[in-house]
Amino acid sequence: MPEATVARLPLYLRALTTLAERGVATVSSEELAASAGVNSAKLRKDLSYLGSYGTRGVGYEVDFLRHQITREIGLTQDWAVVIVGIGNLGHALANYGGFASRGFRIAALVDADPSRVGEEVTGLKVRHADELEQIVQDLGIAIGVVATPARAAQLVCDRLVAAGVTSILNFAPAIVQVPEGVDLRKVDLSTELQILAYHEQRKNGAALALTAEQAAELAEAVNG
Amino acid sequence: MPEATVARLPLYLRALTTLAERGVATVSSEELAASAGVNSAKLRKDLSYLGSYGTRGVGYEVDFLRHQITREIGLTQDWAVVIVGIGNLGHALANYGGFASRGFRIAALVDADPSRVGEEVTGLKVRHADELEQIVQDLGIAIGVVATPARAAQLVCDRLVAAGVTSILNFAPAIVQVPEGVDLRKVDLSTELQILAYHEQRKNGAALALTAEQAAELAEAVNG
DNA sequence: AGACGCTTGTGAACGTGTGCACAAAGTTGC
DNA sequence: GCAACTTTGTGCACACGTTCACAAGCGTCT
Ligand SMILES: NC(=O)c1ccc[n+]([C@@H]2O[C@H](COP(=O)([O-])OP(=O)(O)OC[C@H]3O[C@@H](n4cnc5c(N)ncnc54)[C@H](O)[C@@H]3O)[C@@H](O)[C@H]2O)c1
Ligand SMILES: NC(=O)c1ccc[n+]([C@@H]2O[C@H](COP(=O)([O-])OP(=O)(O)OC[C@H]3O[C@@H](n4cnc5c(N)ncnc54)[C@H](O)[C@@H]3O)[C@@H](O)[C@H]2O)c1
Repeated sequence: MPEATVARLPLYLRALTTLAERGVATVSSEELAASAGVNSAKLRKDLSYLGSYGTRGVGYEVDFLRHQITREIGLTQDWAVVIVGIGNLGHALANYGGFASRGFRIAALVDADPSRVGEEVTGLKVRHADELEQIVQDLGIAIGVVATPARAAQLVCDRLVAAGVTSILNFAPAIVQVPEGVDLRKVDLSTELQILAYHEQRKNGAALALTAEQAAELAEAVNG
Repeated sequence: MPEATVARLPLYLRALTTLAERGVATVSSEELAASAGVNSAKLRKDLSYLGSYGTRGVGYEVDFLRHQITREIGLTQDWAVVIVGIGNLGHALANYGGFASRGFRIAALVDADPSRVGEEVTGLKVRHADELEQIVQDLGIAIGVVATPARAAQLVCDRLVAAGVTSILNFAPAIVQVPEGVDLRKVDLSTELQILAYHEQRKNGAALALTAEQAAELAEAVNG
């Protein structure tokens, strides 16, 4: 299954959930594609990797397709997650209710700062980083979320991996190396803003260029 | 300039900043690529879109290259940003110091909940959503960050666009439509976790398959 | 039953992105 | 000044992803 397809399955799943809540039983690729914000041909090709679950002339059965995608992503089970670094961002993530409803259970919160240890967040006590290995093993945690400062990120990831975590989502703006077999994804908010800034700048440049062109046209019109 | 290159420039910029802080004056594509976590050929090709700023046999001058990338992304100026939705995530973003150091100034905080309006976060008073248009225009804001619940996201984006915002970073798990000329990027944390879960499941599947294979081999060895 | 209309699933063309490999261009040492 | 060495910039081949376009399949209506 192509990586690009995998990245879109959660999108389809969300769209299907919304449709199911609205009581829609059947949906065409065109409609579902619109709900997910993608091209319908792409949607059909993506779904074809799961198998032939559509009915020609009709479309896809919402509940059935939802189940197939859920199974494919591996959300039939709940995944235990540990969050490391309970600062601004860690708190927000811990308080976020959207994870539980999407197959993830925040199983533990960990911080290195003794003054944060013991604090209760959403019914979970923050535990000390020294206990990380024990926690991961006891709770069978496979997924770690890193929300520490950048300088601690590599160390934290090393310790997560050593403890047995094989998937990491990193929020710290740092390049982190992990051994083969461990999946690492990063979310980089500053980068996202900088990409927007790049296009924003070019928009303004284009606007100025257009004005110049309009000026030239105007000049020609006056001269002509 | 290819979009993939644009998405990597912030990465290079960060690596260069780290090198500059360490007092490094010159860097080869190989070293810089390692710092940024990419292939060196890709790095050189990316940089070649900016112009020929390297010296063969030597490498790139750190400060000079940093300036060139800064200019290309459009970070010679500071961009004013408004955050809409000051809940868990909005607070974390508002409190985050990393934006200011990367060319972004959080200029305004907006929420629809009257009980949140007036609250002070990092020296900024939260203002009411009704004032959004006025705020955007008065402060010359071009970039908006949406951290509201999903059901409000489309409405908020529409209002941001109507007020003159032309770049939006959306954290809400919702498909949002914007008119041509407006850039929309989304950060979707649940999706990231789900992608990790997919690979995690396959890792376990692969492990099981391997065990089955080993079992078959074992059986054959016993029979043979 | 058969014709008609609708929708899926997919082959094929196209576009974008990646990485190798090497000539060109610079530096260093003698 | 020349040879040896280092590193950039890029042509080229390949891999990956997207989109079009259409035949095949299904349901419906007469
Ligand atoms: N807050 C945001 O909105 C935001 C936005 C973008 C990126 N980030 C990044 O996310 C990370 C966290 O940001 P934040 O604002 O929450 O920072 P923060 O300083 O508020 O929190 C960091 C937490 O990590 C803990 N910590 C430090 N070293 C640790 C270690 N070795 N093991 C365990 N815990 C450790 C600290 O005690 C602290 O509680 C940073 O890397 C930041 O750059 C944050
Ligand atoms: N908290 C997280 O870690 C996290 C993680 C992933 C995604 N998200 C997404 O980010 C968004 C915000 O999450 P949160 O946890 O901060 O939610 P939250 O409920 O804590 O905050 C949402 C805020 O938006 C405000 N709001 C609602 N409608 C508004 C409107 N029309 N105009 C302006 N403000 C409005 C609310 O008053 C509230 O203060 C949600 O869509 C959530 O799904 C959050």
